[in-house]
Formats: sequence, structure tokens, C-alpha cells
Amino acid sequence: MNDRVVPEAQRRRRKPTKSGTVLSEEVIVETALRLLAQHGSEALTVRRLGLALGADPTALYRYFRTADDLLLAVADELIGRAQCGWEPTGDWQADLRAIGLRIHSCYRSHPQAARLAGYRTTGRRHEAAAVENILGVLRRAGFPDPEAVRIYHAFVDQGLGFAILDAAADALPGPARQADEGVWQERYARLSTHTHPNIAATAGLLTREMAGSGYPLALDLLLAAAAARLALLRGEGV
Amino acid sequence: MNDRVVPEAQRRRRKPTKSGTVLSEEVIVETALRLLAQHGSEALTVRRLGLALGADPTALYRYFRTADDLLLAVADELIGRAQCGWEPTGDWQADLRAIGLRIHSCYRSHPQAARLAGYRTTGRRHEAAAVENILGVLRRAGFPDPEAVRIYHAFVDQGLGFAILDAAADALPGPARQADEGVWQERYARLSTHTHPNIAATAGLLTREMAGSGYPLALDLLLAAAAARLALLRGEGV
DNA sequence: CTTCACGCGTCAACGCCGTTGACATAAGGT
DNA sequence: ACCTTATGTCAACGGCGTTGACGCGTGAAG
Repeated sequence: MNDRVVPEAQRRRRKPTKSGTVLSEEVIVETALRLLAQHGSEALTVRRLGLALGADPTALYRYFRTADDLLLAVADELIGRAQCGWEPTGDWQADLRAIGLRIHSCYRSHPQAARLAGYRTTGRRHEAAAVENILGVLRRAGFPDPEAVRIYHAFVDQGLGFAILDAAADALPGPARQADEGVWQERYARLSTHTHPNIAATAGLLTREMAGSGYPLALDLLLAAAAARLALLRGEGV
Repeated sequence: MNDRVVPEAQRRRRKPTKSGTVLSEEVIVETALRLLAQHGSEALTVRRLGLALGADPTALYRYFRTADDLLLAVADELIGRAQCGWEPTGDWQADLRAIGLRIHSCYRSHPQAARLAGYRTTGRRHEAAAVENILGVLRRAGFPDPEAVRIYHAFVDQGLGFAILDAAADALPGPARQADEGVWQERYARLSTHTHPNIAATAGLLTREMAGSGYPLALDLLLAAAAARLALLRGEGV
């Protein structure tokens, strides 16, 4: 049914659910975020969300056309939270590092939303603000416009790519997640020195390294290389 | 049931299905890839795969313990295809660049599969070979083991991250994809100089830049920064 | 203060999904 | 030629998202 949903602005009557709570888009999105944070990504089903809200599961269809729609609303909320309170310091490398890490950690803390919607270009308010901020940092740092735009692209998509990759791993249902993480110990640490000498020689290091995210290092490498380019441009310019 | 699956090596008897086809891991994985390519990522269900194979859906459980297991096999096949035919040249930067671009383009040519399985750690044959190769390139280049492992992690996850990000965008259903791509022209190019000065100043550049992938530049930046680190290590070492 | 339209919570049901256990059958070493 | 057992098939389970019909009670209208 397409016309089940009444736009939030036009809602007039509020009927409490059986258990007494009053529903709204806001309450539902917040409950969904709480559910995800507390009980993992498997917990977000229409039925369980209904249960958590103390309402019939199908009541949600009065607020969102599909479960997908609900997830997009959750994702939108995330973008806002990632940027909330950020201020430029004047040190462009520190600023970009901070922005990158914020996006990454914010997406990872709500992995299934990140996985579903992290690669979309929304064109909405929060996204536009982020683009403006990052471009500003780069141009103020002294990158000429064409270079600023190219680095912007690499920087943003690197952050989103890692965010989606790590979020997707975080969002795996329990058993699969443990299995994937265990591979480094259970399997790679036991490969023969003969067939896989390089893995065998670094097995212990690998197990430890792969437990975390590769993003912080990749981010630093990108920033370092960008700084080298900037120095080169300045050196030639003068 | 855990003991339904007989390891591929030990399989002896082959009984054709009702419709006459003979099953094997290989046939199943290939059919799965075809299904994904032709009918999108939602098309990969046990039941539909069984239908496409002309077999009872549950016959798959003789080959893969769970549907997730099957997905891992698909992921590994993708990794294998990305690597097929690659040979080291001795120039570590060129080698890593080639591997990175291969993974990226291979995943993008199977966007549905990449989106579904690109972030998994399979621990299977092709993945192990890839890990071994990349570690080998880095260690032969002269990176000490701890550094080699860290750079391996950043390099691989950056490649996978961009691959999944770009694949996800490629795999968007037509209208949504055009909408997302159009945002740069339709929306960002029209923002006011006053509220978004940096976007307004670079709008034309942005529209052109965001049409492609940011990966090639990000890859080069990562390799350049890694080379700088290596030079530093060598300088100090001597 | 009454009336009454309709917003929205509820219920039952549909058709998918992955997975299991029991069963049928035919291949192949002996 | 037998007999073990690999492997295809079938029926069934519980969970999922989603829909259509129903009716309660709220808030506006008179």
C-alpha cells in the first residue's frame, strides 16, 4: 500500500498503542538506533522494532513506506551526528584527519545503516555542509582548485570506502563475524612455510594487525602524500 | 546438520538431478555469479539458485554448509579472477598498482557480487594466494615485517573499500543511480556563492571529477607515501 | 456538548526466506 | 552381485517483510 504514510507535518491525531506509548518518526528512528546499538545488527527487524516500541509491528508502515525507507531515515540521522560540533583548527592535515575519523567511527557505530546507504549521494543539507567544509580546508591550505577537487574526491571516497567495508564486517551476524575474524588465527596462522612463506613468516603480526581497521594508517598515508604534493607545488611556484 | 557436506576432493559418486544436470562446487558458484549478474543481488537465494540449476534447492547443502558458505565461495572466486594471470615484475610500486587496479576493476565488473561478498574474509585458496603475493611484494621491496603487514592492511582494505563503494554505485537501480549522479550538476552546481563559497568556486571541476572513481589517485598517494617511508627507513638504517 | 470522519493501531494472512530430518536411489569398490 | 554411502528429493518449521480489512477513539465542526 502506498498511501498508508501520512507526512509527518500533517499528522494530527495521536492514538496511543496498546501499551500506552505514542509513536512518531522521531521515536521510531531513535528506538531503531538504540536497538542496533544494544543488540547488534540482527536485531533490526520490523517485528522486533514493533516489540521494542510496544506497538504492533505493522504500525510502522504508517510512518515509513518500507523497511528500507526506515533505514534511510536512520542513515540520514547519522550524517548529521557525524558532523555535529566540528570546527576547523587551521591545521589542514589535523582537520582532515579529524573529519575522516569522525565519519569512519560514526558509520561504524551504526553499521547496517552505513552498509545500506553509505554509498549514496544525497545532496541534502548535511552532505552539502560536509563537502563545503572539506573543500574549504583544502583550498585554504593552498591547493589550487583542480588539485583540491581531486584530493577531495580521493579523501572522501577513501573514508566512505573504509567506513562501508568496516561497517559491513561489523554488521555480520554473530557466527559469520566470528568466523571471518577467526580466519587469521585458525587458518592463515597454520599455512605451511613451503606453500605460503610470506604469510607464515608474518602470521603473528597479521593476526594482530587484521583485528583492527586499516583506515588510520591509510588516512595518514594519503595526507602525507598530499602534503608532499603541496610542498612540491609551492617549491615550483616560488 | 553439519556433516552433510563432503569435501570436494573426496567426492566420488555423481548422481544427476531430476533435470539431468550434474552438480559440483564449480557449477554452483558459476551459476550464482550468473544469477547475480543477470538478476541483481536480491536474486541470490537458495531456492532460486536451485531453480536455476535445475535441482532441488536443498541439494546445495550437500556442497555448502550454509548459504553464507556459498557466498564466501563466490567471493573467493572473484578474488581468483582478479589475480588470474598476474606476475610480479620486480618493481614493487608497479606491482602493487597493478594488483590494486585489477581488484578494483574485477569487483566493479561484478558489482552485485562485490556488494554482497566483497568485504568477507574467506580464508580460501584464492584469497590466501593474494595475501601471499602482496606480502611477498612488500617484503621483497625491503619493508620490515611489522611495516609490511601494516601497509598490506591499508593497501588491501583501501582497494576493497573503493571497489565496494564504486560497485555499489554501479549496482544501483537505474533511476536511483541517475539521481545520485545528477546531484552534482542539479544541486551542488547551483548552490549560492554566499552559503557555499567553496563548492560554488569549484562546481564545474567537481561535476567532472565526481563522474569517475577516486581510486587511482588514492592508490598513487598511498604508494607514494609508502615509498617515502621506505626511503626514510633505509636512510636511517644505513 | 454532540456528532462524525478518518488517522492509525491491530489482526490475520500471504508468500518469501534459510534450514533440517527423513527418505529414496543409484554409483562404485569389493 | 552386493552393500555402503554419497547425493538428490521432499515435507515441514519458524522467521521475515508486507498487505488488506477492521474498528477504536480523537479532534474538529456545528
